[in-house]
Amino acid sequence: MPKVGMQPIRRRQLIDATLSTINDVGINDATIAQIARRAGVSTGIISHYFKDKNGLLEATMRDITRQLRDAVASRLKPLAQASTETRLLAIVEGNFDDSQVHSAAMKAWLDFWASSMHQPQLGRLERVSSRRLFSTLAAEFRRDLPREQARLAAHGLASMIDGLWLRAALSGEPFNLHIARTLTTQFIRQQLAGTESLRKEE
Amino acid sequence: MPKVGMQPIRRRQLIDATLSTINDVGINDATIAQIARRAGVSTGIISHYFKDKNGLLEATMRDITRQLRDAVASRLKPLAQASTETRLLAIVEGNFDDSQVHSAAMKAWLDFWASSMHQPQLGRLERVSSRRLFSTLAAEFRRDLPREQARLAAHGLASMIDGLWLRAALSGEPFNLHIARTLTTQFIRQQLAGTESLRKEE
Amino acid sequence: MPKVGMQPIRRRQLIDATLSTINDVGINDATIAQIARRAGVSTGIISHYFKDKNGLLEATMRDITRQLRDAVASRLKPLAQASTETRLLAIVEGNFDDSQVHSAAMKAWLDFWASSMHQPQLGRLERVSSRRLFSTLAAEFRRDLPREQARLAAHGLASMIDGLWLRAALSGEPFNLHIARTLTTQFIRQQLAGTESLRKEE
Amino acid sequence: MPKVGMQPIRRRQLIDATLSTINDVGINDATIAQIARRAGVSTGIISHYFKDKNGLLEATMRDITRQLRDAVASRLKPLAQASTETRLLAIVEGNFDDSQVHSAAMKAWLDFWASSMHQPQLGRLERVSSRRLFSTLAAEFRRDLPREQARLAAHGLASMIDGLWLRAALSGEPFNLHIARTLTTQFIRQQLAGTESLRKEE
DNA sequence: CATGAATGAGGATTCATTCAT
DNA sequence: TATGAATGAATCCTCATTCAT
Repeated sequence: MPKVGMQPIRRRQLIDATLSTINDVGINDATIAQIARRAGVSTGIISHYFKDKNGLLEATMRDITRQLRDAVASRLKPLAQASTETRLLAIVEGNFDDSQVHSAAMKAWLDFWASSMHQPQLGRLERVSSRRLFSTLAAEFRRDLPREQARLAAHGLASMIDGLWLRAALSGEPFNLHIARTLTTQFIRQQLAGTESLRKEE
Repeated sequence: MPKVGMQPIRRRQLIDATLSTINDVGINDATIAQIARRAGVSTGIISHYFKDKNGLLEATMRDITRQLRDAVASRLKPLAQASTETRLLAIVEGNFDDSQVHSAAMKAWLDFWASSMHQPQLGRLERVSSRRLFSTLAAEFRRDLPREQARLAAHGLASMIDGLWLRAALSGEPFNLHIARTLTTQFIRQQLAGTESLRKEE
Repeated sequence: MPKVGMQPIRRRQLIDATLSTINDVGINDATIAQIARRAGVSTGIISHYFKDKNGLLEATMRDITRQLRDAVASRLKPLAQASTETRLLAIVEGNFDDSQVHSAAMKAWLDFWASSMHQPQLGRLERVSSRRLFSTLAAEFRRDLPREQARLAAHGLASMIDGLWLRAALSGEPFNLHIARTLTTQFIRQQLAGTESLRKEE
Repeated sequence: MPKVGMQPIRRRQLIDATLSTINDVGINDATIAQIARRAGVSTGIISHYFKDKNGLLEATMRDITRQLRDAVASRLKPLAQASTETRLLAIVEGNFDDSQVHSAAMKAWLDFWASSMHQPQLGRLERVSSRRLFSTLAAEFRRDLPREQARLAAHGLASMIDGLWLRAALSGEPFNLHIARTLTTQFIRQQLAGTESLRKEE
C-alpha cells in the first residue's frame, strides 16, 4: 500500500529501528534484515531511503548528534544573560540529557566512536560533534579567562564529560547524574576561580 | 617447519599482528586471513593457538590490559614511600605510557570498548581493567581524604584520564601528554587541597 | 529474476537436487554448492528457504518419508473391505513402490538412517516413519491374530521388508521385486495360518 | 619413548578408539584428532600405522567383519554333525553375538553401510561380508532343500537378520534377542518344513 | 617410534545489494 | 512506494596431511 509523503515517517522509523538494533546487538552485528524487520518493513526499502547501509548509519549518527546539539541549545537559549558558570553547567546538563545517557544512546555513541576511527564519513561527523563541544565550552570560559587558560579549561571539561560518559557506558550501570554534576561543578568553579598557584609551575 | 616450544613465540606474533591489523582497519574489518598474512603464518594456526577468532581478540585485549597494568605498576613500585600526589601522578603517567597512547593502542582500546558492550567475555576483561584504575586511584586518595571524598576524587580522575584518552583517540592527532599532565595535576592537587567550600553546598 | 510465490517451486527444486546429489556422492559429500549448482540456483538461496544445510536435509528426508506414506496409503485406500492378507500385501507393495526402490531412494534412505543415529532431528523423523510401518502392520495382523502374536508378526514383517531393502541397496543391484514379493507373501500367509506348533515350544 | 613391537598394540588401540568415536559422533564427524586423543596418541601416528584416515576406517571395518566371521565360525565349529536347523540357528546366533549387537557395533555397521555406498574400498569389504552370510545360509539350506528354494530361503533369512538388526539400531533401544530368535526360528522351521502349498501358486 | 606444529584447501554461512513485480 | 526473491562475494572454521625434531 504505497503512500505519498512517507519519507519522513519511514526515515524516522528506520533510524529508530537502527538505534534499537544497535542497543541490542551492536553496530557490527546489526544487519539490514534485522533493522528492517524491527521497523516492520522490507529490506529493499532501506536502499530506497538511505541508498545503502552506510547511509542509514550515517543518518542515525547525524540523528543522535542533532539530539545532543538540541539538548544543549535548548538549555542555553533562556540563559543568554546568565553567568558563565550557569551557562557552563547548562552545557554540561545538555550533555547529560536523558536522550544521551540512556543505555541505548551510550552504546550507540560508543559504537559510532569506534566506527568513526575507520570510516571517514562517520569520523567527520564525530569530529564536528566533538569540536562543537570544545568550542562551546571554550567560548564560555573565554568570557572569564585568558585565551590559553580558557582552552585548557574547555579541554579539561570536555574530557571529563566524555570520560564520565564513557565509564558509565562501560560499567553497564545507569548513568549517575548526581556524581557527574558534582565533579563537573567542582571543575568549573575551580577553573573560574583561578588556578594561579598551579599555573605558576608550568 | 614445526618446532617445539613455539607457542609463546606464535602467540606474541599473532597478538602483534592483530593489534597492527586493528590499527589499520579496525577490529571489525580485521579478518583472520589478514592477521595471519601479517604474522606470516597460515590461517589455521590461529585456531591451533587461540581456538578461534574470538580467542585471539580476547588474548589481544588481555595483552593490552596487562601492558597498562605493568606500566602503572612499574612506576608505582619505586614510590612506596612517596607522597600521595607523587603516587597519583605516577598512576596517571602509567595510563599515558607510550604503550597506551600510540595510535594503534588507542584504536585498539576504543574498538575493544565498543566490542565489550556486546561481547560478555570482552566486557568482563574491560570491567576488571576499568575497576582496577578506579580502585588504585581511590586507595591513594584514601590516604589523605575521607572515604566518600576519596571515591569521588577517584571517579573524577579516572574519568578525566579516560576522557583525555578518548578525545585524543577520536581527534586523530597524537596524544598531547603535556596538556594531559597539566589537567590531571590540577585535578589531583585540588582534590588533595580539600574542597570544603564546594562540598558544603551539596 | 525474483518472483512471488516461488517458495514451493524452489523447495521442490532444491529437494530434488539434494536427492540427486545424495545419489551421486552420498549425504556426506553433498555440498551446498553442489546442490545449488544442480538446482541451477545460488548457494544463498538455500538458507533463504531452508535456513541451513540441515534444514534442507531434514526437508528432504521428510519428503521421502512422505512419499513412502503416500505409496502405502494410496494402495490401502481402495482396499477398505479387503482381506487381511490382501491389505498386508498392499502395505508391502507400498514399501516396494518405485519411488522407494530406485537406486537414488535407497541410497538416500541408507544415508538418512546412518545420519539419524547421530542427528536428533533426523532421528525423530526416522523413528516416526519406522514406527508407522510397525503400527500399520500390527493393526492389520491384529484383525486375525491375538495381540502379542500380531505384534510379533508385525515386527517380523517390518524387519523382512527393511532387510530386503537394505540388502538390495548394499548389493548395488536393482531391487528384485519378485523375490521380495515371494518372501513377504510366504511370511504373511504363515503368520496368518497360525503357528501354534511353533509357539508351543517357547 | 619409542618401543619395538608396538604395531599390533597401536593398531588395536586406534581401531578401538575409532569404534568408540564412531559410537559417539558417527563416522562422518569422527576426526583424526578426536580418535588420536581418545587413543592417547598423537595425530601423526595414524598415518604411520594406517597411511591415512581411510586406511584406519578400512581396518576398523575389517575388524568388525572379522569379529562377525569369528562369532559365526566359533559357533559352527562344534556342530559339524548337527542338524541343518541347529546349524542355521547357530549362524543366526553368531550374527546376534554380543560383539555385534551392542550399540557401538550397530552404529558402526550402519555407518559403514552408508559409507560403503560411496566408497569403493569399503563397498568391497561390505559386499564380501554380505555375500558370506548369504552363502553360508544357502549352503546349509541346500542340505535339505532344492537349489532355488535354498537360495530363496537364504535370501529371506539374511534379510530378516539384517532387518532385525537394522530396526534395533534405528530404534535406539537394546537389541531384543528373544524376539529375534523367535522370528528367525519360525522362519527356518517353515522353510525346512516345506512350503509346497505356497510355492504352488508362484 | 612418536610428537604436535603448520599448512591450506574446502565448506557452511552470512549479508549487503539488486531488481522484477 | 514497497516487497522479498535471488545473488555471490567474503569470512570463519575445520581437518586431513605433512614433516622437522
